[in-house]
Amino acid sequence: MSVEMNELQTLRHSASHILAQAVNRLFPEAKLTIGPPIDNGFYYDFDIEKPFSREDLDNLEAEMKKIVKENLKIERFELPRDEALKLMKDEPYKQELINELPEGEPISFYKQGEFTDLCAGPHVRYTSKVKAFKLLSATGAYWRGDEHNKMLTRVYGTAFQTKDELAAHLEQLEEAKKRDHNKLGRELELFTTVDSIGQGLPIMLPKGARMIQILQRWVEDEEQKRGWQLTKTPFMAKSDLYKISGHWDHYKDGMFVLGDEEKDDEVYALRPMTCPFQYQAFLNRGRSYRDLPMRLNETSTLFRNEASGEMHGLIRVRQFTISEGHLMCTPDQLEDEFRRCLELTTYMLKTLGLYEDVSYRFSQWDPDDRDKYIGTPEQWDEAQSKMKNILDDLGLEYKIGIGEAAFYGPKLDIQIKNVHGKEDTLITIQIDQMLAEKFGMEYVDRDGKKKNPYIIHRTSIGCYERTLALLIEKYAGAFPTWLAPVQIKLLPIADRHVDYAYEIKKKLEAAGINRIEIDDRSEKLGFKLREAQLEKVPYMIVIGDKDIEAGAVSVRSRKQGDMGSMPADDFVAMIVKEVETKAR
RNA sequence: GCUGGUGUAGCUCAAUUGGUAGAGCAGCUGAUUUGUAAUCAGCAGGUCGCGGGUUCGAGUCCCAUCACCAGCUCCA
Repeated sequence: MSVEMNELQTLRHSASHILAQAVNRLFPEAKLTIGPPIDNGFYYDFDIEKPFSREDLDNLEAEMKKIVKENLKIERFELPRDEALKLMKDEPYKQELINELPEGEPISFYKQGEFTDLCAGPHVRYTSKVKAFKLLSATGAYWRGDEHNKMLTRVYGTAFQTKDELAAHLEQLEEAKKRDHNKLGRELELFTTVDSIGQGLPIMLPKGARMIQILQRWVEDEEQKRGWQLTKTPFMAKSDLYKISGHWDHYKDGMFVLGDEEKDDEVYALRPMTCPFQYQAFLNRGRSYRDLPMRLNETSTLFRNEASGEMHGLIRVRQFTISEGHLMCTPDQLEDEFRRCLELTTYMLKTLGLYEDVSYRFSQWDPDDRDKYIGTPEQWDEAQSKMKNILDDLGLEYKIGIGEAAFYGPKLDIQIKNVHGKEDTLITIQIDQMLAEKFGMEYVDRDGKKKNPYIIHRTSIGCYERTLALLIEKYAGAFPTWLAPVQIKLLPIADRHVDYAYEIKKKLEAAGINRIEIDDRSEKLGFKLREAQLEKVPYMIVIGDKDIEAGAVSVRSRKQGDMGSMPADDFVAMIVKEVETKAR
C-alpha cells in the first residue's frame, strides 16, 4: 500500500493520522487500530466504549483544524521490534500488528507533535498540507473485518487538495442521494414496503411491475432466440433435494425452512437457487451427446433468508426474481457456450445502457476455508483453470476475488456500483462440474460411455429487482422510452380538447404504444407540465385548438425540449421507431 | 446478526421545561377552461410505527419490539 500511493491518497492518509491525533487529545482512552485511505477519502478505526456522536465528530473536526494550524512536522523513524512494542505499550492493537510484521521488515513510525503512530507511510511533510477535509460519519466495523472480533468505531472522512474540490465532492454526494433508487423508486411509485409484510419484501407498484414485465418479456424472447428453453419449476421442495445438492449442508442458514426437522416427518424449504429444480428437466430421460448443449432458462423467483441488517431497497431483498439459466454441455462445448452466455449478458447490458458501468470479477474458492465448499482441491483447480483459460482467451479484464466463489464452483461476476459507490454483483456466469455428479446427471457420449456434463449456471440480466434499482439510479428515474412505465403524457389545455387526446391515445395504442396517461385535470398547463417533468415522462403532448385544427400534436421531449407541432401520424411513427430500436 | 441514526397526514416538516396534534403541497367537492414551474373557494385526512411502563396527564421520559437509513459482516 505504501509505495504505490498517489498524492491524494497520501494526503488522505495524513488526514487519518490527524484524526487519530485529535481523538487522542479529546478521547485519550480510545485505542488506535488502523486508518487507511480509501476510494473517496479515508477512515480510522478506534476501540472506544461509547461510539462517537455527530457532535463528537464536529468537535474532532475542530480539533483537527487546530492540528493543521499548528503546522506540525511529520517525521518518520524506525525501531527494532522490542523498542517498537515498548513505544506502543498502551496500544494493544498496534502491538498485535507489530508482532505480525515479518522478521527483517522495518518497523516504521510517523510522529507529528505529541502523536506517534505505527505506519508504513508515506505522509505529507507538514500537517498544514491537509487543508480541505470533512468527517462524514461514525459507524461500527469489526476488528480485521471478522464478525467474531470486537466491534470498533470507524470514522469515515474525506480530504482533498483544495476546498473547492472538497465542496464539489460533498455536493456530488448530495446529488447522488437524489438518484438513490430507494428514495426515487418510492417517489416515482415504482415500489413500496410495508411493515406488516416484512423486511426485504418490497411491493412492486403498477409502474414498477410494468417495468419488470417489459424487461422480462424482452429477456425471455431474446433468450428463446438464442436457443434457450423455458422451464417452470416449483418454489419449494423437500429437504431431500437440498441434501443432494449440498444446500442443506452449505446454505441452510440462508433458506426459509417450513416445518420443524425434529418433529415433522417431512420438512420443506423455499428455494434459494434454481439449480436442483431445473436439473430435473435434464434428468427427465436419458440424454446423449446429441442433446447437448441443453440450454434451460427460467424466470425464477428465489427466497433467501438474508440477515436482517443486509436488506437495502431493491438491491438486497429476501424474495427476488432472476433470469436464471443452466446449460449442460460437453467439455469441448464449454468455452463456446461460456462465450455465448457472456455475449448475451453484454447485449443485455449494452441495451440497458449499463455496459460502461460494470467491471468483471473472477471469483475463486478459498482453499483455507474448505468447509464452505464441496468438491476436492483437484476439482477446484480444474474448474478454475478452465475458467481462467476461457477468460484469458476472451481477453477480458478482471480482478480476482478469493473466497467469492459459489459453494459448487468458480464464478465470473459482473459487478456494478450503486449511487453510493457500494459494489454488488449484477450478473454471474459460473462453471460447475460438481453438481452433475451429485445429481447423477449423465449423457452417453459418442464412444458409448456415460459422462457427467459440465454445467454453466448463469443469468443474463441478473435479478430484476436489483437491475431495476441500478436502472433507476443510472437514469435518475428518467428511463429510456422503451422502458418508461409512462412513455407519453397527453395534456389537453381545456375540456374541449380531451376527446382529441383520447383519439391520439387510440392512434398510439393501435400502433402498439400503450403506456400513455391523459392528464385531464382542470389545472393550468404549466402545472401539468411540471408534474409530467417530475414524473420524468419521455414525451409530453400538449393539445389545444390549433393542434386539433391541424390534426397535429405539440411535442415536448424530455431530451430535446420543445419539438414544436407535428402531424399526429408522424409522432406515432417516431415513437414506434424509437421503442423498436430501444434508442436512449 | 453487529454498531449508530431515524419513525408525527400520501409527501416535506412544526408542536415551549411532559398539558391532550398543526402548516404547505398532494387528495376530494364545487367554481374556473386556461399554451409552458403552482387559478379560486370549501371539505376531508393522524389511536404521533406497534406494545408495555412511569405520571393526575406522554408525540415528548423509560423498557421492549417492528420498520427504514448509513456502515460492518454476509451475498444475486
